[in-house]
Amino acid sequence: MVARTQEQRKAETRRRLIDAAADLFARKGYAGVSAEAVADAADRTTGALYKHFGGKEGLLLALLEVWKEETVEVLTAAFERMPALDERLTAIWRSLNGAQGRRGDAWLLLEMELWLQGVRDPVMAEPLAERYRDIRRRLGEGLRDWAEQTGAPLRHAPDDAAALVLGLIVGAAVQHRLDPSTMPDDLLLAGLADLIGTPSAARRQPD
Amino acid sequence: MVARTQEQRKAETRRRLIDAAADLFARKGYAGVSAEAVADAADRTTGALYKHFGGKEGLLLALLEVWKEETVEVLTAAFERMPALDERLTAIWRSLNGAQGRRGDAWLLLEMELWLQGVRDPVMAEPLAERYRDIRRRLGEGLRDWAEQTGAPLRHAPDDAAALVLGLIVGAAVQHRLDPSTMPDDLLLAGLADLIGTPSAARRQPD
DNA sequence: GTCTATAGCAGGATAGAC
DNA sequence: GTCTATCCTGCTATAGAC
Repeated sequence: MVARTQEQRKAETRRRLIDAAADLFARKGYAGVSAEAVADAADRTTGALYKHFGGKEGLLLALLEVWKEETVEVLTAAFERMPALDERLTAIWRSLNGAQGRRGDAWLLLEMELWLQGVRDPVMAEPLAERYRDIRRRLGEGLRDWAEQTGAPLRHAPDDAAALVLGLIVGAAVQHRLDPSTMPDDLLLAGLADLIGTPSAARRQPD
Repeated sequence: MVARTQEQRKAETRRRLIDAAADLFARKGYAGVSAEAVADAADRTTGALYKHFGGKEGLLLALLEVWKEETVEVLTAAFERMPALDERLTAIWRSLNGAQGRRGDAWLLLEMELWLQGVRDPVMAEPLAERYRDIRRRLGEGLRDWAEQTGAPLRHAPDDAAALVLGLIVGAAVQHRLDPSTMPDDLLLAGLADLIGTPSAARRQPD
């Protein structure tokens, strides 16, 4: 059908603006992107942007909310669709590095861009901290379930294990982006196994 | 002495501009800071900034070079002045989180800001990648020396161990900044011990 | 080498038509 | 709800005095 309701048009405009913002903020940085550029990329105008979000900052906040939901979805998908722990962790790693998913390779950049904005802007700090809490909670549940099902003991409490695993994944991704060879998949998985307590920890020993 | 040579004035202006840039870029982001604001904070004018660095981008590059040197100095100091491995790692952790040092609490923010710029701007990518190589090399040497001196075996090759340790420290700092309670010192140290292979790995076990 | 002054341009935000 | 047109602010970069 060609004609759509106002409701649909409104929702699509909102989605287009947020998608465009996610892409541009990741690639050029929040401060480096004009409201006009976002509107253009979304095939709308600044007028629409201001009606929806009140300005660039409102758009950023809305993006953070959508981002929170998407992240939990990705985590849940990884834990529900993959049987082995290695596969689950690899799936999370891949989505962060943009090998798949609608955000392309913008995941990590957007992650860091939003983190920087959140650390600087009091208004964004709380939603961002909550996002990380959600991620850790989901990750911790996944690890605890895995430990229960396999009978393997976790080296740390689930919450702590989740914080460490998330930390290593993020720090590994930061290095990986600059120089992929320094953080190959098997090294990361070995490190994660160290943190979790999986027996097969060693990867490559020094002579 | 009141009168100084041209050489000294020039060097001081350069240093003041770079210091001001480090502070402002960390707090507000590169794109969010005008060349004029940097010049004002340094008690100089944009004229001086342009003569020295050719513009804001040149200033950013110069800052990255200085930053590279400072980081290696901090690492070296940590490894030379502290006896125990835990103390060394804690010292690195503290400097990243700004408990000490001339950069105050701007270390981590500047780290992430420069990383984002480096990932986005081809001109900055190589110096930034080199900076991380330097850090890993220095860290790897420190770990290898520690293993030799104590006789304790590393769980991974020194280069790999350094990449993992750096990764966890960075990822832990990212979370710590949003919510310090989720990444207490002893948890981080336990995680690092897991990666390095130190026996006393466990911190808190689930029931 | 550093300052003052300014030209030229771009972006955030809004008013009013549709 | 969205678009067109525009105001105003603030920035980069440079020219010229000292």
